[in-house]
Amino acid sequence: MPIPKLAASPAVLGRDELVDSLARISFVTMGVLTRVAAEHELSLTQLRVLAILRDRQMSMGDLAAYLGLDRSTISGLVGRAEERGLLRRAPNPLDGRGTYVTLTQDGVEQCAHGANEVAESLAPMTNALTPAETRRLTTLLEHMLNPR
Amino acid sequence: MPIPKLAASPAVLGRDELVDSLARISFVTMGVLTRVAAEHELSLTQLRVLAILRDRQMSMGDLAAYLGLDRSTISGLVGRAEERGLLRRAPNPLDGRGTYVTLTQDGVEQCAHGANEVAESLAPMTNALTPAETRRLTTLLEHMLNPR
DNA sequence: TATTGTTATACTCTATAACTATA
DNA sequence: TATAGTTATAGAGTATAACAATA
Repeated sequence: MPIPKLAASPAVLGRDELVDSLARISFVTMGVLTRVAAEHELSLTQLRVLAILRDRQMSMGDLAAYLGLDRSTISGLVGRAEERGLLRRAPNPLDGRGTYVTLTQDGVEQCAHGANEVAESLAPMTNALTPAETRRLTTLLEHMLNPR
Repeated sequence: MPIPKLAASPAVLGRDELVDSLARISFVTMGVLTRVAAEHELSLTQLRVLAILRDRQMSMGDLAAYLGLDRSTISGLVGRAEERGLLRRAPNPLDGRGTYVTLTQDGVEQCAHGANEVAESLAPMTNALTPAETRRLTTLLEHMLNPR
């Protein structure tokens, strides 16, 4: 499945070409994430919710801020996931208004399976690199993700 | 806005860490694309449709295959974009069943503006790299996108 | 008064199924 | 019969507005 270019054809490899490559690789990656999620009957956003909760507990409001979504949207997402037994809500004992969301055991397992499937689905792409290239690419991506 | 990890903490930079970095950079990039699209009152999918049509003409069915969506979904997307004057439908003179979709002048301009805004929004990230790093990263990403 | 969360409402995206028109 | 596209329908994601409960 070819990915559309956002920029013109590359004469030199400058910032525009990087943005173009980033956009294309992102569509591929998000496509894989969306497909894996769908195979677990999850939306991409629900997958993100589960991934976020994998190593922490969060309030509804924190989840909303984290994902850049309205709290009312989180209510729906969490409600549907809770009905399916992937996570549960618990009251915040320190604040009667607050609610904490945590993964259930089933949710934890689905996360683990999903992560494996994502890695396998991306393997045709990631295997195109040598171990040295893999390290270099990861370092460069992390450099962008954590600019200083 | 921090991005959730899908993999465990990195001891070495192997394939799992690359997948994790890819997922996180993709969420950032897609977030930017979604926000820029929203500022033009477009969905991410509509932005993709416009980007695809930027340098080619396509039938409804081709668009569906390209985006991995059902043709009925494309009918709705194209219909709404057509109402807004961003693209137009024209019959295929060689096949009475076929329909070609092309950008209008307005659609072309929105695409150009959008591409600039995306590049600007990603600048805080892409500017973290030196020109040499930018070239290396782009080359590595393209290597993955076009495996041999 | 301000904050946390939910509910009601409306719109878009999406797929499935049924349909029309053309090949 | 098969293919291109549309329409009707239904479910999920999303935001806005109004609301209840708590601080």
